[in-house]
Amino acid sequence: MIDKHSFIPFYLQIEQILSRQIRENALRPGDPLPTEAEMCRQYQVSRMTARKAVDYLVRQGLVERFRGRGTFVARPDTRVKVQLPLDQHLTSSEVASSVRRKVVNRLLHFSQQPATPEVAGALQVPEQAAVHYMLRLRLIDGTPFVYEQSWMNQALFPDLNTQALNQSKYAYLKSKGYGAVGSHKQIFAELPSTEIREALGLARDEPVLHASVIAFFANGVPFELSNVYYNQRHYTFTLDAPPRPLLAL
Amino acid sequence: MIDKHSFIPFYLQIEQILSRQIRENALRPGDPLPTEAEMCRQYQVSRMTARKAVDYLVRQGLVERFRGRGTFVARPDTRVKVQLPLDQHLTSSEVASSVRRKVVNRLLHFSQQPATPEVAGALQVPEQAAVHYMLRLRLIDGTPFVYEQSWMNQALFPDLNTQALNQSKYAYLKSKGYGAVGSHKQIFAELPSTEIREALGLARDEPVLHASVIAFFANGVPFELSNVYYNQRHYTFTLDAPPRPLLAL
DNA sequence: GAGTGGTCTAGACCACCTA
DNA sequence: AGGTGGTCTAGACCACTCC
Repeated sequence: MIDKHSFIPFYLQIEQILSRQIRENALRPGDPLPTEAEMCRQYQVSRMTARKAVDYLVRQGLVERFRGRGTFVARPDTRVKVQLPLDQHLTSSEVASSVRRKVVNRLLHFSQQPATPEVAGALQVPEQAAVHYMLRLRLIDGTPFVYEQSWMNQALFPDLNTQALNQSKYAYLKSKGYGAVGSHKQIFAELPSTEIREALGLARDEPVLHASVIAFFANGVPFELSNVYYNQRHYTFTLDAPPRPLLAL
Repeated sequence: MIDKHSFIPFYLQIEQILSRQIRENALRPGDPLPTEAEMCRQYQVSRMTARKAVDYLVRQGLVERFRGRGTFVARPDTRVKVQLPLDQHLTSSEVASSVRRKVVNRLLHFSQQPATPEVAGALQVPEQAAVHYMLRLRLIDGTPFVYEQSWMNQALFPDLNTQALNQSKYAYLKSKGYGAVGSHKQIFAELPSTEIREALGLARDEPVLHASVIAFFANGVPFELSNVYYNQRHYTFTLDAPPRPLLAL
């Protein structure tokens, strides 16, 4: 029961009760939560308040709501997930061969723009220098997998075109004589914008992994800045650190 | 203006209008959004609906609400962030020396439990075998930085105690004669539970990076399973991939 | 048809901030 | 004191599911 005189809002108190019941297995995966009408009676609150109590549990993925059926404790996701190493700069075709699935690149947008200060700094070009700007979606077996926004130094790739980008960007690089690439990434957890969420086919409130990447050639020259958003639904990301001596303390 | 006969809910239509204004810089960082009362008049909706339109923008971190002041387009976070490599298995003291700040470990819970099937599988021990269970919070200069839930094979560490855990776990390992450790991580973006959110001092709706880690000795024997939750507020995580030849296509 | 969740209203009281 | 966001109510109509 909730405390009507507490400083904790009703909806938070109810949320914590439900959350504890799930955590302590009083409510098990697949079990229905009380209906909204039941919660109104049980806790003596209005329906809007009862709904709000469940909202955050839905956002966390702890419970699922179905219109006309009810609200249920989520079952752990048992779908087999593809595992990909996060610490290598893999090209699409390398991903395809490692997961043995068909990878498709879809170019959503391609244009040329003057470099903003941020882009110019990352690509080590003057501000306002011409850069390629593109949005691409990568699909594995038809499932949207990666949404990528990127800027490339136009001076290095004067003849980059839509055909090359709809195929493999790295095949294009190789054809230009560039043999090796490395990258520097920053990794974030993020709630995606509506645009990215829709492109990746995600539910509202589902966080994504966001990598901000600078890719460079073997000589150290950066050629691309990108923001890469990963759909976590069917893929997990792995990192292996080999045994390493513990330092002196 | 919104379309009252559309199948798109009012709150989503308003959210999209605001989102577009921010994206197209009609509303700039620091600018106030219309107040809730203004939005009610402007779009002819109730206040609950107007609030709901802004909720998701708040969750995304696109806008910030301040009671008594108003709602404003969020300014990009310019605080200097500590950058840590995600691809190494760093001990607390290594982190401390690399960021030149004071790192404190706080033990929140310590007990012994029978291994669940999942824990037993990861640690390669029989089900129900005794394992240490602990919750720890790591703080850098007083700021909660990492929340860690972990299980360790009790057979390997019969004398593990609270004192060792409040100090450095790896100092303890070293004192037991274990010289090198590696790890296998899976990385997720996640909305944290209330417990973790409060321990890390996060706002509601702020996603965290979650690493599920198996740590092992040089001989390959796993000794610890942990779920590590990272506060992104003051730290970013980096990954460097050195230049690597592009494969044949 | 009965029950479920999804949306929406038109008020209300409150805590907090700025003035 | 007046304006802001935070919470809450007691209804309402709807789309959908299940029987």
